[in-house]
Amino acid sequence: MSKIETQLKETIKAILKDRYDQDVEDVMIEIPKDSNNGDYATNIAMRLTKVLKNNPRIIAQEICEELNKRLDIIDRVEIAGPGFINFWIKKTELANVINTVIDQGDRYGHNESGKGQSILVEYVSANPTGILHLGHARGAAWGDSVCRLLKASGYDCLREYYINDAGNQIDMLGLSVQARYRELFGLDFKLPEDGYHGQDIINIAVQIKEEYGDKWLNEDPEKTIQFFKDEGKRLEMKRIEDDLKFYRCDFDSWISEKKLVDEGRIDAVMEKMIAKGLTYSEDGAIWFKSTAYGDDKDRVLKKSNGFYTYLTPDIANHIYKFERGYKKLVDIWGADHHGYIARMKAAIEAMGYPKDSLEVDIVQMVRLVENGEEIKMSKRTGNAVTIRELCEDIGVDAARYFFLSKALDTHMDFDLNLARAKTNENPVYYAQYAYARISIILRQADEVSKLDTYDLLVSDKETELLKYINEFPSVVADSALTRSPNKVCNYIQKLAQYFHSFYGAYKINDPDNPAMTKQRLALVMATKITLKNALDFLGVEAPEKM
RNA sequence: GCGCCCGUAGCUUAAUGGAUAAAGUAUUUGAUUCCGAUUCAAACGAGUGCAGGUUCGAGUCCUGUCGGGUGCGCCA
Repeated sequence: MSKIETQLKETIKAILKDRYDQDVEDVMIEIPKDSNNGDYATNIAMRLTKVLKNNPRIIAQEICEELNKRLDIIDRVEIAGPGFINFWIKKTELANVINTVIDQGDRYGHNESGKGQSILVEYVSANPTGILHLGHARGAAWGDSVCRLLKASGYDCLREYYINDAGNQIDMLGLSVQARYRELFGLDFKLPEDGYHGQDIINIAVQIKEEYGDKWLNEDPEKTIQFFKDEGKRLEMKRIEDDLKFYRCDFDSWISEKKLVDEGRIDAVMEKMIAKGLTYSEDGAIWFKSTAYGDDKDRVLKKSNGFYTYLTPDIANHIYKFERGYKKLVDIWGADHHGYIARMKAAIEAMGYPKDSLEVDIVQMVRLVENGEEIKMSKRTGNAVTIRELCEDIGVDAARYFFLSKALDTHMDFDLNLARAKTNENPVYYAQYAYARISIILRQADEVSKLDTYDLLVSDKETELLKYINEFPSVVADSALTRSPNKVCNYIQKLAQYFHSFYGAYKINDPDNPAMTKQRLALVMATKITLKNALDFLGVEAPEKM
């Protein structure tokens, strides 16, 4: 929250307490869409009509009188419409944000709104049996950006990747790699029916051949299969990590299913569920009574063949998060997993944790569109389009920005032509261009520094820009709270627009007016810092030159 | 059949239950020849799929309905 907003909020809270003995949790301060309605506004008088049993305009009037007495940053206050209170801030107060921004530098925008709250965010978590493709790209960028925002807002946030490296699919992986390995030597090979057929499996086989030659060929396939499983897993994970790094996604923690197995956590959870009477046996399998906790069917935990289903280790995975002290869990899952939410929440509740401590954000479908037509498969490989292919085509910046600019739950058409475009139609370039332009201006200036006063920055264009820069910490806090990086994209577009508008209206480096030049340059510097930080929350670069 | 997501200017999207539903893009017009552009200003353009309801106030909440998408394994 900006300093000005904080002051407004705190003062109003104090007034409500003193005058009406009301404790109001959150006084809403907004920047009106129409600047005729003030620099800031609040609807608090309307919200209090019921409690105070009075006309909102009268309440507003009383609050205004007090405000005038108590707050000297206010230029004037007006009551408008049904009872809005509109504030105009003294221009000099507004401009003080410039020095705040310059002082805080790359920490401007950071805030304490999440202080003391711990939150574990699990995202991507793709199986180590294939390449990261388009479906993962949206969730990866989103999860990464959400965590950047959470951390900047003071949350204790852990970014976690859950690796499904045990179970049936790893057996299939081992068999697939082994088959491809034999193929390289011209031997008989048989890909399992449910095996993996991707290029990545062939690449792994080639790597094994290069490193070990025919070492794993002659022995009994039954004996060597464990090697192919382990090596397959290792190389698949390495490639996934490389792809994620290339895509600028970092994780703090990688949790392995196999490790959960080895530490006995899965058996332990199973036993606990049985002990709590949450299960029953039927047809030789063990079922979880999830319908008792809001699911629409009961679910199998242990199959009649003695193996666990996918669900059981994943319950253990979630319980382990709680056991490490995280009170709030966020999962970012693909749309195809939405049916899975009810059973996981059921498990969490059944195990004695609050149901709402898990929130699942669903990544809706993405369609790639080029020249108005949907692209289903990569032209080059004939398979699903991978993250790497996409980024090599349009760049990491554009890929991330596009995914982040739309709310997660909207079905998204990803327009490749637009993402490639080096024109202002492309929002990424519009934003980056603004940054490059600012950089040029500052390079050409003699000296840019903080000033004691900004009394000349009083035009509409300057006020607009100042107000908006001032707003940044609130935007970051709100984006973190609602886990909505798309709000940061909106902010960036608008900030760039305000800057361009200001730039268009005035000559900034003006030798005939050195006093004005100095003040404006400081404003440009503050804009630069804010824009850079905003782009950074998205993992998008801010180029000095383009 | 059951569940989930989405329906807002031609298009892509905004809008903590608040003020005349906001931007970009496209289209039209004008400015700038400049601190390098890919910049700026303006016009035109929707009453939020449809029908009810709650509220001082609904794109937002509730009910129903239509359309599009997606999911409903002892797969993971």
